[in-house]
Amino acid sequence: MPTPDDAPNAVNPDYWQFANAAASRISQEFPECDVTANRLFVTLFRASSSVIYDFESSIHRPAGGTWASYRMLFALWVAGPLTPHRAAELMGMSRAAVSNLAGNLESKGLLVKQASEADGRSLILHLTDTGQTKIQEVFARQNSRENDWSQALTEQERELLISLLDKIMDHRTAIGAKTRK
Amino acid sequence: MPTPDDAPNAVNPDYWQFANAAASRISQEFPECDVTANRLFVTLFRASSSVIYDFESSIHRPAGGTWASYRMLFALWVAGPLTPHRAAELMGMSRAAVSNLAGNLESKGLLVKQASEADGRSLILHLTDTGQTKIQEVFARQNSRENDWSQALTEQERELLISLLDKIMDHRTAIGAKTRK
DNA sequence: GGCAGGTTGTTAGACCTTTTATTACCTGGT
DNA sequence: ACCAGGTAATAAAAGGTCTAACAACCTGCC
Repeated sequence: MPTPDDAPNAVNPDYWQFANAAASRISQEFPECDVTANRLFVTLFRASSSVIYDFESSIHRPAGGTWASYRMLFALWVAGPLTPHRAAELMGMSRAAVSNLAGNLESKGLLVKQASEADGRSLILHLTDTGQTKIQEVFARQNSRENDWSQALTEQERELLISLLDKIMDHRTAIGAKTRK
Repeated sequence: MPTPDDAPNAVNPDYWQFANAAASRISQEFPECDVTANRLFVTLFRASSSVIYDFESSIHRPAGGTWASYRMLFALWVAGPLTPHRAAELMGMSRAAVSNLAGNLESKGLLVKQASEADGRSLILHLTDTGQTKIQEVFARQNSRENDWSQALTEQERELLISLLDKIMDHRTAIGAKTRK
């Protein structure tokens, strides 16, 4: 017969225990600190990394890819051929990361690098037919899993969550947030 | 005189352009797909990685650390001495990642590994005095930056966002989401 | 034309994370 | 007492990310 202290039915005992301990500890040590803000970004990070971990381990690794490789193929699929520079902007990563990623995907035959005619420094990344087929297959499974996760919320809550996250993104310039070059 | 097409004052032109292109492309290719769900998780990932990038590049790297090392020191600060196993649970990462991280932090003199008396296999991670001082300094700056970001939202919106993200976290078990062991 | 300064993709070095395998240790049934 | 099976931390290999430095290339100004 479990006592209340055992909390046997708590949904995320580790997470809650940690979040509560954190709030209590920091407000005791720093009475002036912003507990809600801390809780907000701890929660944002936790939610994001939990969801991505599920996507990667249940879909992309079994399919022979990674989360990063999925993002790259998805970007090329929805935006068409891109320079590495533009791909980096769209995906929010460094040019070096794109270079590394493109090398791996090229060696798997999922994309090709084509020299730009207009600019001798530049390349254009294209999906191969294999890459095109691959991203369509993988996206179908990814989107199905996104749907599973989104059942946590009502349609209205989903729109609300998107708009709150967009509000945070839009605030970047106001606070001079560092962004990848 | 800029035309509307130039969209010179758009807040996140790359982000919006990409999100819109994605929605249009996938719904055209997969009429049955869940565009809102896709938008939701693309947005979640973008927001999380943008915020973390700002934290890491504006606070933790200049202080000689990383986002991961901050999280580890923070966990030990708020929860007290922990076994690597427990630290991994609280931070939501693998035991191997904790082992690696603890090694780096130990070599910087920020924590020590103490052999457990109860179990010959186990360790207990402790902050050193240096580590204690360090996390308090760094947390003050981190929390100040969290406050800057949170100004994007009203107090009510912050609570709402936390509760929506918690709802997603709570949904993990219902869909059998993969979690780190 | 020529050259200074900026841009493009790449590489090197440092760190992080995961999965898989390994070693040391504990625990419970015989 | 013993041994099979499980658990704790670690190591190895593969991949990803960043910054900084690089060579190749472009551009604009003289």
